Amino acid sequence: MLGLLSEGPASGYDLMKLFDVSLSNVWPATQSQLYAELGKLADAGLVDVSAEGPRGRKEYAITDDGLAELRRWITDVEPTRVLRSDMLLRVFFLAQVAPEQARAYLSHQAALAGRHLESLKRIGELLESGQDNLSVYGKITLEYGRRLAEAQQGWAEWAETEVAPDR
Amino acid sequence: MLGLLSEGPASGYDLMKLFDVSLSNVWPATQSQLYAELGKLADAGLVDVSAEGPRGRKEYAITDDGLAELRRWITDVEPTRVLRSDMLLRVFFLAQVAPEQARAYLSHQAALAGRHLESLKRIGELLESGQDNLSVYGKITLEYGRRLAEAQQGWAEWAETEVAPDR
DNA sequence: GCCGACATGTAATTTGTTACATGATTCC
DNA sequence: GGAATCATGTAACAAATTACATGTCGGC
Repeated sequence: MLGLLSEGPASGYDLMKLFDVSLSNVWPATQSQLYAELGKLADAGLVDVSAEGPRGRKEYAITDDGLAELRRWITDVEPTRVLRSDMLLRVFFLAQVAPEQARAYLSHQAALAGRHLESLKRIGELLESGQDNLSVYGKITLEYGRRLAEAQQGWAEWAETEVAPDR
Repeated sequence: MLGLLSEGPASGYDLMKLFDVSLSNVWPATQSQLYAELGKLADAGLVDVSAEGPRGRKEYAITDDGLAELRRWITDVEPTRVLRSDMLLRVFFLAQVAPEQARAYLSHQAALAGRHLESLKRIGELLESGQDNLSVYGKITLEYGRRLAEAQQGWAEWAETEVAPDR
């Protein structure tokens, strides 16, 4: 929230849409969560209502405290680095199904990663032009996803060959 | 739980230790969660208490229903594929801090990924010998982590060069 | 006899998801 | 006038984390 608001004021509704197009792949959140969080941030004085519009629209702006907190969070708080993947969890127990099924599963994962990769590439092309802040770091973030998808695809293809080499 | 129990009976305490050494990097869970879950699985008839030991130890074994459910979950339930990374979230808003700080952040991430990579390689060497089920798919799972860490390291190093090329 | 590991659970809180509920504008 | 979109919120539930609470056994 603070990050998005640091680029300029926005309403909950605006933030929700921004989320869907930018952050949802990095940090999913729901609409309810978002409105609740805005309330808490306002209580804590990290954002405040900068304007009110039609339909009860409340436009929030980040405060100086909020900006300070955002910067503190970026630099001083250690990322938690937890991977949680139910896909991998399944792979770990793939011995429970027949080898053909295991290979099919991995091959399906490779295909999914491939499709994901293509879609990221397409998004990258759309982003190509911009030079603003969000787009510079947005591209870096996107590139992470691209490399990840690539690694995932390669891994799944390799893994398929590792499963029960038939004799 | 079902996956681990499919390899043989174990107590909550055993499962907890197994978790810590094998699954914690793929699907973190806490001790409380684990005991609660065992209770629910027992109620659902997917596991049952196969033996009782000293100190109130209850050894659980997977039932036929449990095994069927495990296989169903592996093959029929689509993985959810959500990435949630607070590290990447920070990168997205890295424009909020000075370029030197941004580069330092990325370089730190590269170093962390490098260290993680080394530790995974070491685990891989320890695993090298075994030929059992868990170790075959365990190796495949580990290789995923290895490739991921590699990709992450490469990305962070590349990203560092992308940040505000000084003029 | 005591320390460490074994062993199981509950309670409180936080976080996140799904579903519901409601209404105001704008544009055609 | 009606549809799509704008706009905010609450309630119920599910999932997960943290902290607490308690007791037993084996080995030295």
